Amino acid sequence: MANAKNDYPELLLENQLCFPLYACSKEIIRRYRPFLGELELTYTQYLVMLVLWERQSLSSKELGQALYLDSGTLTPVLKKLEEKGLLSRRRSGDDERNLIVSISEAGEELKHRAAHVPQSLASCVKLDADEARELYRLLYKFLGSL
Amino acid sequence: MANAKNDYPELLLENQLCFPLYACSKEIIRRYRPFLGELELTYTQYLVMLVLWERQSLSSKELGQALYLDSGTLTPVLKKLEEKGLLSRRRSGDDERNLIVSISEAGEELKHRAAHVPQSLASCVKLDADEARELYRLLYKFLGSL
DNA sequence: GATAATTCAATTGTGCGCAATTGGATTTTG
DNA sequence: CAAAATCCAATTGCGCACAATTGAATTATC
Repeated sequence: MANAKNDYPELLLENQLCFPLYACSKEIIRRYRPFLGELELTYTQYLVMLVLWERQSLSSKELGQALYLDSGTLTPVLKKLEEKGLLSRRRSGDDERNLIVSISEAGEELKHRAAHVPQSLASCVKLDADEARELYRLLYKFLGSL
Repeated sequence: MANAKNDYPELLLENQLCFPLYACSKEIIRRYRPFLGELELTYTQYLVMLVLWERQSLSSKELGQALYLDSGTLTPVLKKLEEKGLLSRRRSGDDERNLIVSISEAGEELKHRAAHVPQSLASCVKLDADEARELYRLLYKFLGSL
């Protein structure tokens, strides 16, 4: 039998760029879990709140574009956040197809309790500032190129 | 009301390192889908096969360590790959707790059909070789630091 | 060598993530 | 303006991903 290590080197796990992306993404989300647990948010719910803390009100479609999520994922997440009282959902008057998502008072309050999360996470990561910036730049370049 | 853009700049989506990681990971997996669909593999199943093409036989635990996956995820994936005839599952004689996963003939055959996948994917990505290498290095450094 | 602690895969339950479809609203076209 | 095409959220179905638990096998401790 041919040496399995060498017949298709491009198929070695260590030669994939996708795998460390996938693994890093999962591991970083795992690190968020304890901090987000205190806020009773999942990671996806946290991403939605990040957008709402910034924009206050926007359509479901815009939210999906910002987060790379489709309605199949967003619809149940938004319903759950509405049940928690963190946002409201209503149809647009201009165009009944559009769902307008707006942050609530309780949602705004939560922002203060979430303010420490990014710093808490940063302390888990052992990249210096230059490397973090370069990683950030390359990830966005990569994302833009896809 | 305070300017929502400025009261907690660390909570801006664009200031998160986690988000482009999460988005890149999902987008790259999306790009794999059509190619893996031809092989009737999901992305997770593909990762398992990458390891088996390299190692031929290893325990479920070792597989989980290589891919950062636990038994709750791996057990059903391995059963499905066994149903497809791509691998076999048996208990270790040494230690009945361990499940030994071994690639089958059909699994080895599939490797030839998968050989073009990495190149097909690379052509979707508009990073030059130096940048891809640097991204790879930073991701593994990041992963190691977590 | 009995018992306690540990190590496994498997199971259960929850929450995405997404392709595909549905059905209502709106826009485009003839 | 009526029919067709498009656009939207919602739904459905499937496959992870993972925390927590279970139960069997093994190892460590007394």
